[in-house]
Amino acid sequence: MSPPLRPTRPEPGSAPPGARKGGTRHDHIVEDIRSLIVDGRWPPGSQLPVETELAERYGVSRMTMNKALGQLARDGFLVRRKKSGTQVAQPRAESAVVAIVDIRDEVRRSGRAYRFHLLARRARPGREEDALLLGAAPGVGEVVWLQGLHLADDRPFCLETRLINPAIAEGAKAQDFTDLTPGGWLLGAVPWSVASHRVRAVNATAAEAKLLELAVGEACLEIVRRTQAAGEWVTGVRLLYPGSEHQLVANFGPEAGGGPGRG
Amino acid sequence: MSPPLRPTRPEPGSAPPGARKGGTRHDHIVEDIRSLIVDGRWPPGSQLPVETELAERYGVSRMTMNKALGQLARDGFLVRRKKSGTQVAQPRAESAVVAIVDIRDEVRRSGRAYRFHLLARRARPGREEDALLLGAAPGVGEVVWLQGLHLADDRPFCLETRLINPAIAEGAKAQDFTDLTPGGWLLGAVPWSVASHRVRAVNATAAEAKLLELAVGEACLEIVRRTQAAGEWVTGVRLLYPGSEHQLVANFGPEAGGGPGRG
DNA sequence: TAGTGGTCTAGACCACTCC
DNA sequence: GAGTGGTCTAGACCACTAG
Repeated sequence: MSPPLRPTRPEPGSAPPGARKGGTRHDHIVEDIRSLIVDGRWPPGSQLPVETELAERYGVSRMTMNKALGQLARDGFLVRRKKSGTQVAQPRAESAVVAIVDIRDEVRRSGRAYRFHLLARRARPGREEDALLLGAAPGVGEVVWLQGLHLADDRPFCLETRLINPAIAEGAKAQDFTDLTPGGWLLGAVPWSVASHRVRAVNATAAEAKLLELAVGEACLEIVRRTQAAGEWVTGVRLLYPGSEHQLVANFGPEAGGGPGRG
Repeated sequence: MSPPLRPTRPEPGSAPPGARKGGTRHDHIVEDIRSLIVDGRWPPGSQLPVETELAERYGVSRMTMNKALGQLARDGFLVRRKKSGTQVAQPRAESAVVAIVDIRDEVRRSGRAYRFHLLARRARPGREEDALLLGAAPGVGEVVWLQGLHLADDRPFCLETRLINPAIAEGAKAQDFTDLTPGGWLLGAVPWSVASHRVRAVNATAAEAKLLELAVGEACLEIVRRTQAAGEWVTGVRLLYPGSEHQLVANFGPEAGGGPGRG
């Protein structure tokens, strides 16, 4: 049942109106159409019937059909244009998104015991060089600088270097971070925030290698996160993972911004 | 106008029914509520009015309000539970997503000239070691192996090593890949596919360093992508970027799967 | 200019869950 | 048991755009 290269009006899969099991109607429609596309029965460029006709075939209202098609379009499976209608999208497998997850969660999910060990902490005036971590000058006033090690089964897992704005995050100077990581503590200490992330590969310096128990120069994954709340910088953090230890993974994503797994 | 720690019923921002400029109604509502949350006027844990009341205040139907609140919940700003209602979520700034983008697009967006240079190509039987790239044994039969360099302004930008399943991707043996990259060619050659991605940091080997014009051992970002279509492996590719050259970036994301930037 | 998707509405029923 | 969000409908108008 392979359609021609650019067929008009492919048939939907079996879609008996009331014979579905769980979930919502538009979810079932999304699943049905997605499988038609991924299985190759609806090749890229195929023209779909108009909303009203699909709604009739699936036995739903046009709004429900619209919701399903809209989601498939957001997920990158369909391209919708007024007047010309809906087509199966050209795949864009070259792009994807990978998730940066919470360190504690990650360690625990791997079945190992998590611990954070604070190495040093200082309250000091902001410096020029702090801009490397914050992306902008820290401004006048004091900053809290700290460094600590995330451990998995008491082996080094990630080296954290962090600056905190004590004007926003009260109590950073007093917190001892034995039970709570700086990141976890900040989540509860500041109301809401936006963050930017950067991922690079770097060679471990001598000092970093010693702390992470690596050879000098070994490749590490570096994640720098800068967090702002209400227009003010809140924290800047650099996470350094041994390259052999850590990896970011993404399972599928037709386009950046959310794959069919629906986030 | 800072609400107490756990206020009940915060007031929505100014929301004159017809005084908006562009975009849809639910988009405006989403924007309005998001700014209330990000600005800290609605702190985490705040209880929102029920849908019907919010709909009335914004002058829209309940379905429109539901769409807006649903989107905010998907984006991680709100938590919705039946009976207990809608609350401002606790921020989870520790997680985010970063985008892997098409190499050609990336080079061009940086204002440099893009070129692909095919270094070698062989058609040969599948081997045990191919499983490293494919994640599974290639099975019986021939595979197409190739290696090439992505260039930005004729400087090495990324080293690509790839296996292609010729049974699925017909013509891989004939294609010369001078104008078209293997990835770009495959996008048009196979109907639809799913891919998994893995990002690591590795030290450049002597051979890799020479090709990328790096010092031996320099840290590189490695992206491995495995692509399947209709249950069969299509291609496995390893992309090696000099760590100094490349970085993945993400601007914000309260939760994995799509930030407020909406993909 | 006609066809298509995009959005909105008013009302309805249902499922879940806290009390 | 009652309150809340989740979903669906039938109909309507609008905006965009290909022909």
